[in-house]
Amino acid sequence: MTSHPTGFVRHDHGLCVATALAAADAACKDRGVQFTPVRRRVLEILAEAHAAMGAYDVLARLDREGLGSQPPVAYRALSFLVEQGFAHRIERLNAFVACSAPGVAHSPVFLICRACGTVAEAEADLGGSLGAEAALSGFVIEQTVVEAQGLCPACQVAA
Amino acid sequence: MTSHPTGFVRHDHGLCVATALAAADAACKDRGVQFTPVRRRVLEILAEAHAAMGAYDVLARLDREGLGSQPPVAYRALSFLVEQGFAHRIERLNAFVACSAPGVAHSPVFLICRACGTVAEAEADLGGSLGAEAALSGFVIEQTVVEAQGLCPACQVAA
DNA sequence: ATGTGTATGTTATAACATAACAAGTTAGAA
DNA sequence: TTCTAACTTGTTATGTTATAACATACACAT
Repeated sequence: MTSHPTGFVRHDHGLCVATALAAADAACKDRGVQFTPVRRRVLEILAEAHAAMGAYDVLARLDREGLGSQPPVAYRALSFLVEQGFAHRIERLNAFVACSAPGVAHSPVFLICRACGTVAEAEADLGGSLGAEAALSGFVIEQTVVEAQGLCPACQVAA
Repeated sequence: MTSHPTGFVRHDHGLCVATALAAADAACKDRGVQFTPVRRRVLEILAEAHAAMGAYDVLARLDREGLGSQPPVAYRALSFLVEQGFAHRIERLNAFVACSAPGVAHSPVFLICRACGTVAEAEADLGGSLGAEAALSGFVIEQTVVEAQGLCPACQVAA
Protein backbone atom coordinates (compact mmCIF):
# COMPACT_ATOMS: atom_id res chain seq x y z
CA MET A 1 0.00 0.00 0.00
CA THR A 2 1.27 3.39 -0.97
CA SER A 3 0.08 6.80 -0.02
CA HIS A 4 -0.10 9.91 -2.20
CA PRO A 5 -1.55 13.37 -1.84
CA THR A 6 -5.04 13.54 -3.28
CA GLY A 7 -7.56 16.16 -2.74
CA PHE A 8 -4.36 17.18 -0.96
CA VAL A 9 -5.04 14.64 1.74
CA ARG A 10 -3.06 11.45 2.19
CA HIS A 11 -5.04 8.35 1.51
CA ASP A 12 -4.74 4.76 0.48
CA HIS A 13 -3.96 5.31 -3.13
CA GLY A 14 -3.79 1.71 -4.22
CA LEU A 15 -7.28 1.30 -2.94
CA CYS A 16 -8.62 4.36 -4.70
CA VAL A 17 -7.13 3.20 -8.01
CA ALA A 18 -8.73 -0.19 -7.57
CA THR A 19 -12.03 1.44 -6.70
CA ALA A 20 -11.97 3.62 -9.78
CA LEU A 21 -11.28 0.64 -12.02
CA ALA A 22 -13.97 -1.43 -10.38
CA ALA A 23 -16.50 1.37 -10.73
CA ALA A 24 -15.65 1.80 -14.39
CA ASP A 25 -15.85 -1.91 -14.95
CA ALA A 26 -19.30 -2.09 -13.43
CA ALA A 27 -20.52 0.97 -15.30
CA CYS A 28 -19.34 -0.45 -18.62
CA LYS A 29 -21.11 -3.75 -18.06
CA ASP A 30 -24.17 -1.82 -17.07
CA ARG A 31 -24.12 0.31 -20.19
CA GLY A 32 -23.07 -2.40 -22.57
CA VAL A 33 -19.87 -0.69 -23.63
CA GLN A 34 -16.48 -2.35 -23.80
CA PHE A 35 -13.83 -1.74 -21.18
CA THR A 36 -10.96 -2.87 -23.37
CA PRO A 37 -7.37 -3.37 -22.20
CA VAL A 38 -6.21 -0.04 -23.59
CA ARG A 39 -9.08 1.86 -22.03
CA ARG A 40 -8.61 0.10 -18.75
CA ARG A 41 -4.88 0.72 -18.70
CA VAL A 42 -5.30 4.40 -19.55
CA LEU A 43 -7.72 4.90 -16.69
CA GLU A 44 -5.30 3.07 -14.42
CA ILE A 45 -2.44 5.31 -15.54
CA LEU A 46 -4.49 8.44 -14.87
CA ALA A 47 -5.68 7.18 -11.52
CA GLU A 48 -2.17 6.27 -10.43
CA ALA A 49 -0.80 9.63 -11.45
CA HIS A 50 -3.53 11.43 -9.63
CA ALA A 51 -2.53 14.53 -11.51
CA ALA A 52 -3.28 15.90 -14.91
CA MET A 53 -1.50 14.04 -17.68
CA GLY A 54 -1.19 15.12 -21.28
CA ALA A 55 -2.34 12.75 -23.99
CA TYR A 56 1.23 12.31 -25.14
CA ASP A 57 2.41 11.43 -21.64
CA VAL A 58 -0.21 8.73 -21.54
CA LEU A 59 0.77 7.62 -25.02
CA ALA A 60 4.41 7.29 -24.01
CA ARG A 61 3.39 4.89 -21.26
CA LEU A 62 1.23 2.87 -23.59
CA ASP A 63 4.04 2.69 -26.09
CA ARG A 64 6.49 1.33 -23.52
CA GLU A 65 3.97 -1.33 -22.66
CA GLY A 66 3.24 -2.24 -26.26
CA LEU A 67 -0.34 -1.05 -26.10
CA GLY A 68 -0.07 1.51 -28.86
CA SER A 69 2.29 4.07 -30.27
CA GLN A 70 0.24 6.52 -32.32
CA PRO A 71 -1.65 9.56 -31.00
CA PRO A 72 -5.12 8.33 -31.96
CA VAL A 73 -4.71 5.36 -29.63
CA ALA A 74 -4.35 7.65 -26.64
CA TYR A 75 -6.93 10.17 -27.75
CA ARG A 76 -9.51 7.48 -28.42
CA ALA A 77 -9.12 5.93 -25.03
CA LEU A 78 -9.18 9.31 -23.32
CA SER A 79 -12.28 10.38 -25.24
CA PHE A 80 -14.00 7.20 -24.21
CA LEU A 81 -13.15 7.72 -20.55
CA VAL A 82 -14.35 11.31 -20.65
CA GLU A 83 -17.58 10.39 -22.43
CA GLN A 84 -18.29 7.71 -19.88
CA GLY A 85 -17.51 10.05 -17.02
CA PHE A 86 -14.49 8.09 -15.79
CA ALA A 87 -12.12 10.93 -16.49
CA HIS A 88 -12.22 14.67 -17.03
CA ARG A 89 -10.44 16.95 -19.40
CA ILE A 90 -8.71 19.94 -17.82
CA GLU A 91 -9.02 22.65 -20.45
CA ARG A 92 -6.51 24.90 -18.86
CA LEU A 93 -3.81 22.29 -19.07
CA ASN A 94 -4.83 20.42 -22.20
CA ALA A 95 -4.67 17.39 -19.98
CA PHE A 96 -6.72 14.69 -18.36
CA VAL A 97 -7.42 13.37 -14.85
CA ALA A 98 -9.25 10.35 -13.54
CA CYS A 99 -12.62 11.20 -12.09
CA SER A 100 -12.68 10.93 -8.34
CA ALA A 101 -16.37 10.16 -8.17
CA PRO A 102 -17.27 8.07 -11.20
CA GLY A 103 -20.86 7.05 -11.47
CA VAL A 104 -22.06 9.88 -9.30
CA ALA A 105 -23.63 12.80 -11.14
CA HIS A 106 -21.61 15.89 -10.39
CA SER A 107 -20.64 19.30 -11.64
CA PRO A 108 -16.98 19.21 -10.85
CA VAL A 109 -14.69 22.05 -9.97
CA PHE A 110 -10.99 21.45 -10.37
CA LEU A 111 -8.36 22.77 -8.01
CA ILE A 112 -5.10 22.80 -9.93
CA CYS A 113 -1.84 23.26 -8.07
CA ARG A 114 0.41 25.33 -10.30
CA ALA A 115 3.52 24.01 -8.56
CA CYS A 116 3.08 20.24 -8.51
CA GLY A 117 0.31 19.80 -11.05
CA THR A 118 -1.88 17.83 -8.70
CA VAL A 119 -5.55 18.20 -9.49
CA ALA A 120 -8.27 17.83 -6.88
CA GLU A 121 -11.89 17.57 -7.72
CA ALA A 122 -14.35 19.54 -5.67
CA GLU A 123 -18.03 20.13 -5.99
CA ALA A 124 -19.41 23.64 -6.22
CA ASP A 125 -22.90 24.68 -6.97
CA LEU A 126 -22.79 27.78 -9.05
CA GLY A 127 -25.92 26.89 -10.92
CA GLY A 128 -27.68 29.44 -8.81
CA SER A 129 -26.08 32.78 -9.53
CA LEU A 130 -24.68 31.79 -12.90
CA GLY A 131 -27.83 30.22 -14.21
CA ALA A 132 -29.85 33.21 -13.11
CA GLU A 133 -27.51 35.64 -14.77
CA ALA A 134 -27.46 33.66 -17.98
CA ALA A 135 -31.24 33.43 -17.98
CA LEU A 136 -31.43 37.23 -17.94
CA SER A 137 -29.83 37.35 -21.34
CA GLY A 138 -31.71 34.34 -22.63
CA PHE A 139 -28.64 32.13 -22.78
CA VAL A 140 -29.21 28.45 -22.05
CA ILE A 141 -26.29 26.79 -20.29
CA GLU A 142 -25.59 23.19 -21.22
CA GLN A 143 -22.24 22.63 -19.58
CA THR A 144 -19.97 24.57 -17.29
CA VAL A 145 -16.24 24.30 -16.78
CA VAL A 146 -14.76 25.60 -13.56
CA GLU A 147 -11.04 25.43 -13.02
CA ALA A 148 -9.28 27.15 -10.15
CA GLN A 149 -5.53 27.51 -10.11
CA GLY A 150 -3.49 28.05 -6.99
CA LEU A 151 -1.25 26.33 -4.47
CA CYS A 152 -1.94 23.11 -2.65
CA PRO A 153 -1.05 22.81 1.04
CA ALA A 154 2.18 20.93 0.43
CA CYS A 155 3.45 23.46 -2.09
CA GLN A 156 2.54 26.35 0.16
CA VAL A 157 4.87 24.90 2.76
CA ALA A 158 7.59 24.40 0.18
CA ALA A 159 7.34 28.04 -0.88
CA MET B 1 -22.94 52.65 -37.27
CA THR B 2 -23.46 48.90 -37.24
CA SER B 3 -25.20 46.69 -34.79
CA HIS B 4 -24.15 43.21 -33.67
CA PRO B 5 -25.25 40.78 -31.03
CA THR B 6 -23.24 41.14 -27.88
CA GLY B 7 -24.04 39.80 -24.57
CA PHE B 8 -26.67 38.62 -27.02
CA VAL B 9 -28.22 42.08 -27.09
CA ARG B 10 -28.04 44.45 -30.04
CA HIS B 11 -26.00 47.55 -29.43
CA ASP B 12 -23.95 50.19 -31.12
CA HIS B 13 -20.94 48.14 -31.94
CA GLY B 14 -18.83 50.83 -33.48
CA LEU B 15 -19.13 52.72 -30.27
CA CYS B 16 -18.20 49.80 -28.10
CA VAL B 17 -15.09 49.14 -30.17
CA ALA B 18 -14.07 52.76 -29.85
CA THR B 19 -14.73 52.65 -26.13
CA ALA B 20 -12.60 49.56 -25.67
CA LEU B 21 -9.70 51.13 -27.56
CA ALA B 22 -10.00 54.39 -25.65
CA ALA B 23 -10.06 52.58 -22.33
CA ALA B 24 -6.99 50.56 -23.25
CA ASP B 25 -5.23 53.67 -24.45
CA ALA B 26 -5.88 55.44 -21.18
CA ALA B 27 -4.88 52.44 -19.10
CA CYS B 28 -1.59 52.08 -20.97
CA LYS B 29 -0.70 55.72 -20.46
CA ASP B 30 -1.60 55.34 -16.84
CA ARG B 31 0.59 52.29 -16.40
CA GLY B 32 3.46 53.46 -18.54
CA VAL B 33 3.23 50.58 -20.98
CA GLN B 34 3.20 50.92 -24.74
CA PHE B 35 0.05 50.57 -26.78
CA THR B 36 1.86 49.89 -30.03
CA PRO B 37 0.20 49.66 -33.46
CA VAL B 38 0.18 45.87 -33.45
CA ARG B 39 -1.28 45.66 -29.96
CA ARG B 40 -3.86 48.28 -30.77
CA ARG B 41 -4.85 46.62 -34.01
CA VAL B 42 -5.16 43.20 -32.37
CA LEU B 43 -7.47 44.57 -29.73
CA GLU B 44 -9.48 46.28 -32.43
CA ILE B 45 -9.76 43.03 -34.39
CA LEU B 46 -10.96 41.17 -31.32
CA ALA B 47 -13.42 43.89 -30.38
CA GLU B 48 -14.86 44.02 -33.88
CA ALA B 49 -15.26 40.26 -34.03
CA HIS B 50 -16.99 40.22 -30.70
CA ALA B 51 -16.45 36.49 -30.67
CA ALA B 52 -13.57 34.28 -29.77
CA MET B 53 -10.76 34.31 -32.32
CA GLY B 54 -7.85 31.93 -32.53
CA ALA B 55 -4.34 33.33 -32.52
CA TYR B 56 -3.85 32.18 -36.08
CA ASP B 57 -7.04 33.90 -37.23
CA VAL B 58 -5.74 37.11 -35.74
CA LEU B 59 -2.37 36.49 -37.32
CA ALA B 60 -3.94 36.06 -40.77
CA ARG B 61 -5.50 39.50 -40.44
CA LEU B 62 -2.25 41.07 -39.33
CA ASP B 63 -0.45 39.42 -42.20
CA ARG B 64 -2.88 40.84 -44.77
CA GLU B 65 -2.31 44.25 -43.31
CA GLY B 66 1.45 43.93 -43.25
CA LEU B 67 1.64 44.02 -39.48
CA GLY B 68 3.33 40.68 -39.02
CA SER B 69 3.31 37.18 -40.40
CA GLN B 70 4.84 34.89 -37.77
CA PRO B 71 3.03 33.30 -34.82
CA PRO B 72 5.03 35.09 -32.11
CA VAL B 73 3.74 38.42 -33.39
CA ALA B 74 0.17 37.43 -32.67
CA TYR B 75 0.92 35.58 -29.45
CA ARG B 76 2.93 38.47 -28.06
CA ALA B 77 0.21 40.98 -28.73
CA LEU B 78 -2.45 38.67 -27.33
CA SER B 79 -0.40 37.96 -24.20
CA PHE B 80 0.02 41.65 -23.65
CA LEU B 81 -3.69 42.30 -23.96
CA VAL B 82 -4.52 39.49 -21.57
CA GLU B 83 -1.91 40.61 -19.05
CA GLN B 84 -3.26 44.14 -19.13
CA GLY B 85 -6.82 42.91 -18.80
CA PHE B 86 -7.94 44.19 -22.20
CA ALA B 87 -8.70 40.70 -23.45
CA HIS B 88 -9.36 37.26 -22.07
CA ARG B 89 -8.29 33.84 -23.12
CA ILE B 90 -11.05 31.27 -23.52
CA GLU B 91 -9.41 28.02 -22.49
CA ARG B 92 -12.11 25.86 -23.86
CA LEU B 93 -11.66 27.25 -27.34
CA ASN B 94 -7.97 28.04 -27.32
CA ALA B 95 -9.07 31.47 -28.38
CA PHE B 96 -9.29 35.07 -27.30
CA VAL B 97 -11.96 37.76 -26.83
CA ALA B 98 -11.83 41.44 -26.09
CA CYS B 99 -12.75 42.27 -22.52
CA SER B 100 -16.12 43.90 -22.26
CA ALA B 101 -15.27 45.79 -19.10
CA PRO B 102 -11.60 46.76 -19.25
CA GLY B 103 -10.29 48.65 -16.30
CA VAL B 104 -12.94 47.36 -14.00
CA ALA B 105 -11.88 44.60 -11.63
CA HIS B 106 -13.97 41.56 -12.34
CA SER B 107 -14.08 37.80 -12.13
CA PRO B 108 -15.55 37.04 -15.48
CA VAL B 109 -17.69 34.13 -16.51
CA PHE B 110 -17.92 33.37 -20.18
CA LEU B 111 -21.06 32.28 -21.94
CA ILE B 112 -20.01 30.54 -25.12
CA CYS B 113 -22.56 29.81 -27.81
CA ARG B 114 -21.62 26.49 -29.35
CA ALA B 115 -23.48 27.34 -32.54
CA CYS B 116 -22.26 30.79 -33.51
CA GLY B 117 -19.17 31.10 -31.34
CA THR B 118 -20.25 34.36 -29.82
CA VAL B 119 -18.86 34.88 -26.35
CA ALA B 120 -20.59 37.00 -23.73
CA GLU B 121 -18.96 38.04 -20.54
CA ALA B 122 -20.97 37.82 -17.37
CA GLU B 123 -20.10 38.31 -13.75
CA ALA B 124 -20.66 35.58 -11.23
CA ASP B 125 -19.49 35.45 -7.70
CA LEU B 126 -18.59 31.92 -6.86
CA GLY B 127 -15.84 32.98 -4.52
CA GLY B 128 -18.15 32.11 -1.71
CA SER B 129 -18.89 28.43 -2.02
CA LEU B 130 -15.80 27.61 -4.00
CA GLY B 131 -13.40 29.50 -1.78
CA ALA B 132 -14.91 27.90 1.27
CA GLU B 133 -14.65 24.44 -0.15
CA ALA B 134 -11.08 24.99 -1.21
CA ALA B 135 -10.18 26.36 2.20
CA LEU B 136 -11.34 23.12 3.78
CA SER B 137 -8.57 21.27 2.02
CA GLY B 138 -6.05 24.05 2.53
CA PHE B 139 -5.88 24.96 -1.13
CA VAL B 140 -5.32 28.64 -1.88
CA ILE B 141 -7.05 29.81 -5.04
CA GLU B 142 -5.26 32.41 -7.09
CA GLN B 143 -7.34 32.47 -10.22
CA THR B 144 -10.55 30.87 -11.39
CA VAL B 145 -11.74 30.16 -14.89
CA VAL B 146 -15.46 29.73 -15.48
CA GLU B 147 -16.71 28.93 -18.94
CA ALA B 148 -20.27 27.92 -19.69
CA GLN B 149 -21.21 26.47 -23.03
CA GLY B 150 -24.71 26.52 -24.44
CA LEU B 151 -26.95 28.28 -26.90
CA CYS B 152 -27.49 31.99 -27.26
CA PRO B 153 -31.01 33.34 -27.84
CA ALA B 154 -30.55 33.77 -31.58
CA CYS B 155 -29.28 30.23 -32.07
CA GLN B 156 -32.09 28.80 -29.97
CA VAL B 157 -34.53 30.33 -32.41
CA ALA B 158 -32.56 28.98 -35.35
CA ALA B 159 -32.66 25.47 -33.89
C1' DA C 1 27.02 58.47 -28.78
C1' DT C 2 26.15 55.04 -25.83
C1' DG C 3 23.88 51.99 -22.89
C1' DT C 4 19.53 49.99 -21.19
C1' DG C 5 15.11 48.32 -21.61
C1' DT C 6 11.39 47.23 -24.51
C1' DA C 7 9.42 45.68 -28.79
C1' DT C 8 9.58 43.32 -33.12
C1' DG C 9 11.39 40.11 -36.88
C1' DT C 10 12.53 35.48 -37.97
C1' DT C 11 13.71 30.66 -37.84
C1' DA C 12 12.81 26.57 -36.06
C1' DT C 13 10.49 23.35 -33.42
C1' DA C 14 7.53 21.68 -29.69
C1' DA C 15 3.07 20.27 -28.15
C1' DC C 16 -1.63 19.10 -28.90
C1' DA C 17 -5.20 16.99 -31.90
C1' DT C 18 -7.79 14.73 -35.66
C1' DA C 19 -9.03 13.07 -40.56
C1' DA C 20 -9.14 9.11 -43.19
C1' DC C 21 -8.83 4.54 -44.23
C1' DA C 22 -7.35 -0.33 -43.40
C1' DA C 23 -7.54 -4.31 -40.59
C1' DG C 24 -8.88 -6.91 -36.74
C1' DT C 25 -12.24 -8.28 -33.10
C1' DT C 26 -16.61 -9.09 -30.83
C1' DA C 27 -21.47 -9.88 -30.05
C1' DG C 28 -25.45 -11.35 -31.56
C1' DA C 29 -28.68 -12.84 -35.38
C1' DA C 30 -29.69 -16.22 -38.71
C1' DT D 1 -21.99 -22.59 -36.61
C1' DT D 2 -21.36 -18.97 -39.65
C1' DC D 3 -22.32 -14.64 -41.04
C1' DT D 4 -22.62 -10.01 -40.49
C1' DA D 5 -22.92 -5.56 -38.42
C1' DA D 6 -20.99 -2.74 -35.10
C1' DC D 7 -17.20 -1.51 -32.79
C1' DT D 8 -12.29 -1.20 -31.84
C1' DT D 9 -7.62 -0.72 -33.03
C1' DG D 10 -3.55 0.13 -36.33
C1' DT D 11 -1.35 3.37 -39.16
C1' DT D 12 -0.28 7.25 -42.11
C1' DA D 13 -0.56 11.73 -42.72
C1' DT D 14 -1.62 16.18 -41.56
C1' DG D 15 -3.73 20.06 -39.14
C1' DT D 16 -3.68 23.27 -35.25
C1' DT D 17 -1.90 25.68 -31.36
C1' DA D 18 2.14 27.53 -28.96
C1' DT D 19 6.86 28.78 -27.67
C1' DA D 20 12.15 28.74 -27.51
C1' DA D 21 15.91 31.20 -29.08
C1' DC D 22 18.34 34.63 -31.10
C1' DA D 23 18.83 38.78 -34.13
C1' DT D 24 17.43 43.49 -35.05
C1' DA D 25 15.36 47.87 -34.27
C1' DC D 26 13.70 51.61 -31.58
C1' DA D 27 13.18 54.98 -27.79
C1' DC D 28 14.69 57.23 -24.14
C1' DA D 29 18.04 58.65 -20.53
C1' DT D 30 22.74 59.61 -19.55
